[in-house]
Amino acid sequence: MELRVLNYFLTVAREGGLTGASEVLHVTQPTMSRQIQELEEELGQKLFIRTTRSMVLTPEGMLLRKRAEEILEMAERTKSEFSAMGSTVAGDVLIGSGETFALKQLTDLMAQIREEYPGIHFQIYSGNAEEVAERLEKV
Amino acid sequence: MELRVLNYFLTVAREGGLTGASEVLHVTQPTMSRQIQELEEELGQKLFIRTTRSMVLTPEGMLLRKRAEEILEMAERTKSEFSAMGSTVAGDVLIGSGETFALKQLTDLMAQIREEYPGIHFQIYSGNAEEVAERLEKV
DNA sequence: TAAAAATACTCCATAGGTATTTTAT
DNA sequence: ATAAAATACCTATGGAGTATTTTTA
Repeated sequence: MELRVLNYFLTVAREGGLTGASEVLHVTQPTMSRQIQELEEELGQKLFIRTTRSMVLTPEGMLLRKRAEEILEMAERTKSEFSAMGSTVAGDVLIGSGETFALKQLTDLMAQIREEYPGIHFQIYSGNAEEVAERLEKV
Repeated sequence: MELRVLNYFLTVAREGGLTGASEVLHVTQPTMSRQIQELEEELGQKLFIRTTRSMVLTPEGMLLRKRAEEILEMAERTKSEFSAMGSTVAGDVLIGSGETFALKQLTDLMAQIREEYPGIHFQIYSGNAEEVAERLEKV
């Protein structure tokens, strides 16, 4: 069961037939036919009752329609979130460090992160643990 | 973005690396590597920070983990629903019909439905509209 | 130097297409 | 007679595998 096929299924349900759905999604009618058949086989249920004029959902098909709508909507929202955030990440990173923190490890980590995310801005405060804790809390 | 790849992604996140994840899912390490790279490309975001010892999620990766968990869980539940219902459909269908309803159409439809779902049981009440409505309401 | 990720290819499964047949109105 | 689904067959994209190289702790 893949998102692509669930979308085929929903489109057939909406359009009421393979031909209409295949036009909407720009795939051929036999491709849709096979994918729907394979989906029915995978789920062990007939999803549509076929007449030569149209395809109407069975009760099981109606159940799948609800589920598929939920799943695809969530997937679409996720893709939107990612396309909305663009391809850059920016922000402030505040790092507090006591004497005991290994400075080399820290700078290496920063270099690594900056390589991935040039938009990140670092601020480092050094001192004893109490001083550091206090400065971090002010932010 | 397909369910298969989202599952790859979650497994890499859980196992902390490609090698472990590929063993869990019985695919090879280079296959996982490519699929994750393509997912990152599709979403326009680095999802993991790679060290040679492990792969840890970026903030964007953490977001996708939440979403992917929701999506896959919903898909799994859906598949479970269908496998639980087995491959038979049974039930009672009660049809009320006034004189004017075309009997041939009705019996044709029943034959068609029974062909798909042998477990369905039909009951037909005939009479005037009021009588039919009353009997249907009793059920 | 060891353990893991990335690359470079090769292969094949299957998604997708074209042509045709079947079916029911 | 027509409009739609199904079937048969072919093509090709990309998912997956094998072998190897690169990287860094």
